[in-house]
Amino acid sequence: MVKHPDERRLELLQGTLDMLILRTLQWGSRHGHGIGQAIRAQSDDLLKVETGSLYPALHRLEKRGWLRSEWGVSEANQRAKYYRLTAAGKAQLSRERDRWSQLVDAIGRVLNPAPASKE
Amino acid sequence: MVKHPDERRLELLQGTLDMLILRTLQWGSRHGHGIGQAIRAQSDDLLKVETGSLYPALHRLEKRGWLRSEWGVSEANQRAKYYRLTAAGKAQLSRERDRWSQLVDAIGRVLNPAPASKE
DNA sequence: TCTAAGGCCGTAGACTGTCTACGGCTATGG
DNA sequence: CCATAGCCGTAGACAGTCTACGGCCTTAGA
Repeated sequence: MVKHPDERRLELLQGTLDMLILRTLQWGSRHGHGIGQAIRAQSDDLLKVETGSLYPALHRLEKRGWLRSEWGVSEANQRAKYYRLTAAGKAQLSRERDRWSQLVDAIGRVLNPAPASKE
Repeated sequence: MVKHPDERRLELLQGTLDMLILRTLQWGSRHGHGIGQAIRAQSDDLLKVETGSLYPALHRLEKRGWLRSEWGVSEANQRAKYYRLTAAGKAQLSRERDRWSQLVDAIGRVLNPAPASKE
């Protein structure tokens, strides 16, 4: 089950993080730390990605060929690993978006079934 | 990551099944098998609940006090365990619905950020 | 010059909830 | 009598998240 450690912060649903990372990189290349912050910022602070989820996710995405990485230097003059989307990553993102909207739709039908009668 | 074993059937996202079960029981008392079928039917066959997910979920929901069960006899004249929502279960359902819509909203903001500039 | 704070990467291990793959019992229909 | 279907259940694999560490480097300030 999902817990609410903070009452305000949402835990991620298993499988959604990859999609969020991929999506974030569509804005442009970013280093890991920055990806986490971008997700948090874009979601108005609702989604918080822990480093113990983020880095393993980045590694598996790269291993699967959705991402490619490169060491560089951050704006803060720190060593940082920059990630960018590969073509396969873009395709994957679109599959995941599809699946996500189907899922939201399907669950929506159970939560709020088609009208007809007004329960 | 989430796999697509069938290309058409969606696997559940961890944590959503409990909400679906709770919601289904709002329609009225049902036995386990029937709950699975109801979810599948309500989602137009998109969501399929495996028995290895369903029964453990039912057990933990009951253990947490969201559900109460009672043995009975099904329409097919079979021994069946009927579940119904407790008051605590209703409250829990409403929390989970809340969380779900917040999550969908938060993820939506990342997927389709507020306008202003045109991407 | 040293220290504290913050930026950045990373891993280990616990945990949770899903799935696949079994097994079992009872009623009904051919 | 046997096959099928309805119904309940468990064991074990698996995947992805979390908490809780640890480490290195840079910059700012005492």
